[in-house]
Amino acid sequence: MNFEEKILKIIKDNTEYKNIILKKQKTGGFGDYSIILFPLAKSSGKQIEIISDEIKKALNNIEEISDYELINGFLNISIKKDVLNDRMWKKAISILQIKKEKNRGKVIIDYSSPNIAKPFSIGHLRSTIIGNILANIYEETGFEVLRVNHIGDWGTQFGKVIVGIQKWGNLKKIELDPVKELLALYVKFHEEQAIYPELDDEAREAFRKLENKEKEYYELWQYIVRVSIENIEKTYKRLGVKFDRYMGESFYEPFMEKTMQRLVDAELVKESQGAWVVEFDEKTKMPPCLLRKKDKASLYALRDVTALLYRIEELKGNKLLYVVGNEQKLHFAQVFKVCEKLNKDFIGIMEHVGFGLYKFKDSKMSTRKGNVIFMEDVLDEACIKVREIMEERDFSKTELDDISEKVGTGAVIFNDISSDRNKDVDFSWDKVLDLNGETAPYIQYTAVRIKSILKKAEFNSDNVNRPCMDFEEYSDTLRHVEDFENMLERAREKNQPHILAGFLISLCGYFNSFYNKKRVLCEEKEERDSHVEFINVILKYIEKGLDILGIKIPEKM
RNA sequence: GCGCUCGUAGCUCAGUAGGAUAGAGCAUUGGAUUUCUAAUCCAAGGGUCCCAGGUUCGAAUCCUGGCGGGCGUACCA
Repeated sequence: MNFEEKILKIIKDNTEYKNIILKKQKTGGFGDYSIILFPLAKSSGKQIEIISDEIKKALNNIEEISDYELINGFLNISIKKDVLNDRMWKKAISILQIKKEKNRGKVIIDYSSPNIAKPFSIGHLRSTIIGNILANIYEETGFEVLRVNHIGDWGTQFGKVIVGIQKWGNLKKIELDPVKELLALYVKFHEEQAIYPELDDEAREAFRKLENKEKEYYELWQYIVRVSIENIEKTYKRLGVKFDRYMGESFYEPFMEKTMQRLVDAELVKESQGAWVVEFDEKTKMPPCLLRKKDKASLYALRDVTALLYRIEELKGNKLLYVVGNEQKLHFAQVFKVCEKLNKDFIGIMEHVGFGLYKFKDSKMSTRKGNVIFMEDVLDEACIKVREIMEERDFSKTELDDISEKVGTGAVIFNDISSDRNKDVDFSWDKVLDLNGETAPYIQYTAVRIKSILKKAEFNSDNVNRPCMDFEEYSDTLRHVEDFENMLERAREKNQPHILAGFLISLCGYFNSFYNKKRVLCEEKEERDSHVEFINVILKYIEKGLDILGIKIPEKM
């Protein structure tokens, strides 16, 4: 039984008040806990002062309590400093040491999911980053996680790409930069098609041959997919993004017919205006879900239903997350509803984790018609700008490489997840590359600073220990850090990485205040050892947090 | 039209289950370095929490109705 439960139980057993609201205080000034007395006054009809006295009397023999204070209808309770510190340190250190068991079920997270025949653009950045961080958070909070990349590797557009390669392509060029080269061929195809409409038939024919697995076509397709993935993975690596499996649309293709049959057998499918659809109750206010076009070609809803069933039935996912933009909210609501109609047990398993769009204000990166912003270019641009700033300082070439890469990518990642994912993000270079304030560089700088002090102190930072002394200056940090598990659990429940981002910013703020107030490596040995252990604990939390965010710490800054 | 979503300081955003004086960063102004990295810290100014009702002892937070922005709304994904 922890302290909160103990207080609640004693009050319950010894007074008439059964529904107590006990709040843990986050910052100092109003005690460590407070009980809100208004509701008790209301239900009992007694005066607040009297209730307060009754509660105090009941709690009289809890020796950990050092003080009571009745202000504005709140009974604030203070705990003895040493008891509080013991508890907070114990918690703070155990969080760093205990390895969580993965026994909370299997989560399958679908994120990034680029279309190979289309550019890997900035539009995929949010899904990639948010999905990866959520996967890390689920792992950290005790879930088994399967990270899947549902790549767009099938469909008529591949017929166009193949025709493009056959007519104008150069495999060497494609291998060097598949993303841009394939796009160029795709664009070229459309330009030529405007002049020679018969190209369309050629593309259709090419895709038909691909479907029939004709050797030449199938091998070319395999090649395109392979080099594209290899290229995209370079970007993933820079962002600290990982996947367990690439399962694209082509993977699910063989199962589509079976899915359709199941839906028909369950009497869910209707023919409407020539198309095959699933209709919903009037009260859902959802338009029907289209599965097949009138020409019988499948639509992406059918592909997503197929993939969903596979993830639950074959991959045994207990929870499925789809990290896809908010503009597809309706689509997923429909797909989920179709699956729920098929099997009621599926209700509540699937969740669409949406996010807002990027909005561009800078003219440089603005999306003019047909002007694609590649993900790779965004990262490069960020790294170049960081390098420009760093070049004024005294760093070696290798240090510059290290700093600009880590700070540049860190800045892009942090810009993406520093606020509520549902909101649109203003993408402005001024903001992304601001090195001050609530930014990734601020966090990285703080970590580097701590490391530098630890190095100077010749401190072996592999282990964490409780400092031998307690200082008042530690308490805000401790209180904050003690909440790490709660914070992460909240971030997981809401699928909100910005909760972790905010946690790290505050943590760094506490350290930097401390740094400016007290000298870490002071004369007095015991105090010095204490401070060193203290900042080492902070560093461990920053490292843990940045690791989840996929942000790396440079050697120097 | 209907559905979803957002609206908090000049700008960008936090605000945990409805609780005390609504908080940060940027920008502005002033201050801190013979000292562990000033990419830091301390301080000041700056608010009809879009508007109007309602529920409540108590509302930025919940409900209803407006207003404004974004997205979606049958054969693209």
